[in-house]
Amino acid sequence: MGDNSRPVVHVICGPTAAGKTRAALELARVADVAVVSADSRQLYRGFDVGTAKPSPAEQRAVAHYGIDVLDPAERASAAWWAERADGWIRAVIARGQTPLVVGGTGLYLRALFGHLFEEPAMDAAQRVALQEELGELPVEELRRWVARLDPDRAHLGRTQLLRAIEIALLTGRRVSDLHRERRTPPRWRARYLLVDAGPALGRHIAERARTMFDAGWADEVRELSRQVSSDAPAWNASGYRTVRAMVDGELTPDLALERVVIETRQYAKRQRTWFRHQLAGEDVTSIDSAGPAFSAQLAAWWRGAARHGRGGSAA
RNA sequence: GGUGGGGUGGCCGAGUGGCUAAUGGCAGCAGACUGUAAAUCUGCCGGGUUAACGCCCUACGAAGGUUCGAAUCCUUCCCCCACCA
Repeated sequence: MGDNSRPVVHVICGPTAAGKTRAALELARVADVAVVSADSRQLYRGFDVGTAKPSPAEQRAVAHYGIDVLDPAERASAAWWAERADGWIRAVIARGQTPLVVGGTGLYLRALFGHLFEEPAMDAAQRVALQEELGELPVEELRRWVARLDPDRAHLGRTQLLRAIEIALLTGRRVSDLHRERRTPPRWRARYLLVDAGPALGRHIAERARTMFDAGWADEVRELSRQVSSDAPAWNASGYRTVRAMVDGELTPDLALERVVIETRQYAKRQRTWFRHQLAGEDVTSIDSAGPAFSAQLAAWWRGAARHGRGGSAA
């Protein structure tokens, strides 16, 4: 807390379809900023329409980092991303611009601005073997394992359970202990602008989904399904599997659109829960992106940034 | 007009006399979350009241009836679907 030695980085976050990109572009008109995308899906090349990537024109107008940097079959991770984002931020600052981190992937933001832990070395081959073995087991079974290996983590989801087992078996340590003992220091101080459209968000999501369908999402998916293995991580973007089912004729367009809207709304809800609780105690300014005062509030937030020393006059 | 099937909680859909405010799924609400995170999980979910146990009310198309007891059985009516006319 209160460590003023770390430089401040401005970040715009919030649920999907709330207007983060709009806010960033608006700021770019009055300040020399470059955007660092904190979005785990815009990382992937070729997944454009359904991830609402900034358009080529927008990317030309404002420098963007963190977009189209991975092959669909590659797997990202919060730690991997934070490492890169750190580099992008430094690069932006070195060029004399102000970095603006923009995105809704809460875990990535935490990895960059909060604490992570230094992962102990693990044998790659053993790891793969273990993952294959555990991959078959039902959650309840995994939960029983973790209840013994690392009880503090036994209430979590499948992904976390697998991680806990893997660390415990391969390093002989509990992740929950490692989190405490090997925690890494934060790299930057974040100053958050949380944008949310409030009650209007549901409508925005529905409109955005329709726009994506009209913009050729189905064609994109048809093409991708020819080139990208169906179990590639990139497909884990809400809506993509549904649109793929539609392209494969398993779902009518109407039903697919309906599903996509529902899935997106559910995702936005999870994001809200995350930001509401995980950002508690941080420097957060909330604004209503659907309200009439949006631009004024955005500008006021940015003006407040001056007091913090505008963007990484690095320490 | 005839014959057969069916009408269940916001939706889908089990349930054929008590263990049923009613399995399950969906949607919704709340929550968790440190190397897969647009992922992965957990809880709640007719109304009222209660910290909770509980209690009260309403509910299985409608109205009657049988029964100690009915979403489940009987009668009539309404509506839907299929087939035959």
